[in-house]
Amino acid sequence: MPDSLRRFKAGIFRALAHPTRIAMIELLRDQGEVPVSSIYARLDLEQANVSQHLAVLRAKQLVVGRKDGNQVFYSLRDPILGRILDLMRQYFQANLKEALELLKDIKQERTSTK
Amino acid sequence: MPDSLRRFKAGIFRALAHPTRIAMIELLRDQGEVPVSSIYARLDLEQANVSQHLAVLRAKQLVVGRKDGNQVFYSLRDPILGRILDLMRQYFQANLKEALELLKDIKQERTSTK
DNA sequence: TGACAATATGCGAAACTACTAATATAAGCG
DNA sequence: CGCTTATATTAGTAGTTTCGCATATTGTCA
Repeated sequence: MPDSLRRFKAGIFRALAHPTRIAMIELLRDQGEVPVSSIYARLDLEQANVSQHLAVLRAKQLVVGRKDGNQVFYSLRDPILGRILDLMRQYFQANLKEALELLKDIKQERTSTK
Repeated sequence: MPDSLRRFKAGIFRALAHPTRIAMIELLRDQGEVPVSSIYARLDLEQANVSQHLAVLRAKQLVVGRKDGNQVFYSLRDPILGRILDLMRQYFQANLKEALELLKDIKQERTSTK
């Protein structure tokens, strides 16, 4: 496989590699099409921050925005993304024991660093 | 879904978010269990570099190393990873047109920046 | 048109990532 | 034991990502 293809894939993974963006994608997967205002209201984030994360997802074409009057409605461009996240959950469950260990570490980082 | 779980997923995606690590995972998926030396020989990389990338994958428990005498043999810890990469390829094909545009950008970055 | 609402963009600081080169550890062999 | 091979780790540096804040853009409505 050519390296450019691997870089394409890596680019997509990078776009997914942020908790906020995962939350956003899950939201879009579950809600269909939502305006930006719903995203930051529901996830309790700053508007600018959401806009920046949306820009990342847009750059990789993972989401599309449809302008309607004053607002922009976003949705997933391909349901396969939802499936990738599903596989991820499956992976988590299949490796529950180890995953829980990792989770513990993650929580500790969070509480000890901050 | 709790935020720590999203951070868990994001962490996995981050581990996948590098062309070299994708190449390594694909290699392990196709070859089964291989010693480190095969990895850097086949992918034409520095030994230290491969070792660092392996450390990233190990930290997320995506691969396991089995020590045998002098060498360490690595393999994928869960075949589901291969499936995630497969889905990724499917995604690429389903969105060929747009993906090719992105690929073009990626290649340009490569040649213009370097 | 001016004022307001929704979204996007630019900027600077802090945190994180990846690379190379050097060094450390550990096993095997004479 | 000392030497060699395989792998891991450390340190320094360059590049990238993320955030908050300020500002720009675009659309609506009076």
